[in-house]
Amino acid sequence: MKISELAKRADISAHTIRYYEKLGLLKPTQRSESNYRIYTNDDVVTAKFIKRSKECGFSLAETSTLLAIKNDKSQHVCAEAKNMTSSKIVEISEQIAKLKRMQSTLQELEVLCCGGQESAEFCSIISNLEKVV
Amino acid sequence: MKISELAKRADISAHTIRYYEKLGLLKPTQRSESNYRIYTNDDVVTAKFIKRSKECGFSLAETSTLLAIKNDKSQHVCAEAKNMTSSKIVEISEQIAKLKRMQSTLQELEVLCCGGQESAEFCSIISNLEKVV
DNA sequence: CTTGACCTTAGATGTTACTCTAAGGTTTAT
DNA sequence: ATAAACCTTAGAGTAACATCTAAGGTCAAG
Ligand SMILES: [Zn+2]
Ligand SMILES: [Zn+2]
Ligand SMILES: [Zn+2]
Ligand SMILES: [Zn+2]
Repeated sequence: MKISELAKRADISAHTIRYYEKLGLLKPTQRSESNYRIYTNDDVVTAKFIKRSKECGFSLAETSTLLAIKNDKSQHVCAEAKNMTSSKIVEISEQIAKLKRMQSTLQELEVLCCGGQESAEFCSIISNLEKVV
Repeated sequence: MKISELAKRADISAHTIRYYEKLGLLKPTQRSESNYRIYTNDDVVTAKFIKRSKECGFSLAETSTLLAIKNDKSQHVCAEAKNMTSSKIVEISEQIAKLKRMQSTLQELEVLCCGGQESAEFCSIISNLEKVV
């Protein structure tokens, strides 16, 4: 199949597929006589693999590492995949914790402000941000 | 005070302070004869304002809007500050929700994998990512 | 009077992940 | 045969947020 077919099946834009190729993540199996990229069903699997990996929060660089495992399983061990997964869980937990801190700070600010059409002269959101700690 | 003193007091690098100036967030009150940036205590307040705003999750562009309110309170109303705060809370909630989805997917993958030194041939993390949905 | 710390500028570089453009070649259907 | 749809490339642009570099000027202390 050509790139637009792969794009449709994997739900990734053709642009992005070419970009992934440039990064070495997804090379078409062959080229047609007219130099068009020709993909196989295996490439669809790989494209979806990349998409799912991204949905799990792995960067393209990390996804590349996961792809290397997928593409040569016998040369890799479970520990590699599990370590990456565990690290990512920790990383995401930290991001969630940080966002929750932001959220509660913002909520504290939000309740203090009347939100009306009066001058911001005494707005508690602004004065709280201004406050020297 | 000169830039490094402000940098120390606000805990922002001098580089970053110059960058903020380029963006129009923090202009030094005056320049010395030798063209050095000279800051006042008010500038320290502003610098810390920027830092706190960032810590709340506001982008530099949004921080710029907040600064405009802070710097001319009488020309702005509480509603502006409160709307920004409420929107940011929503935005952060969405980010948290997304990260939680990732986290639970990753946790499902994690428990299935033995994590041992055996070949990744049957690694459930890899095969799950590979699985055509 | 020199050494080292500090200051200046414009602009290049880095990260992540695309997204788009221009200028052109190919395929397919009517 | 010709128009629409599709393909190619290199490279530029975007967003967000810095971080660093080069090449040079200034200041305070010993
Ligand atoms: Zn109010
Ligand atoms: Zn208010
Ligand atoms: Zn295993
Ligand atoms: Zn495994």
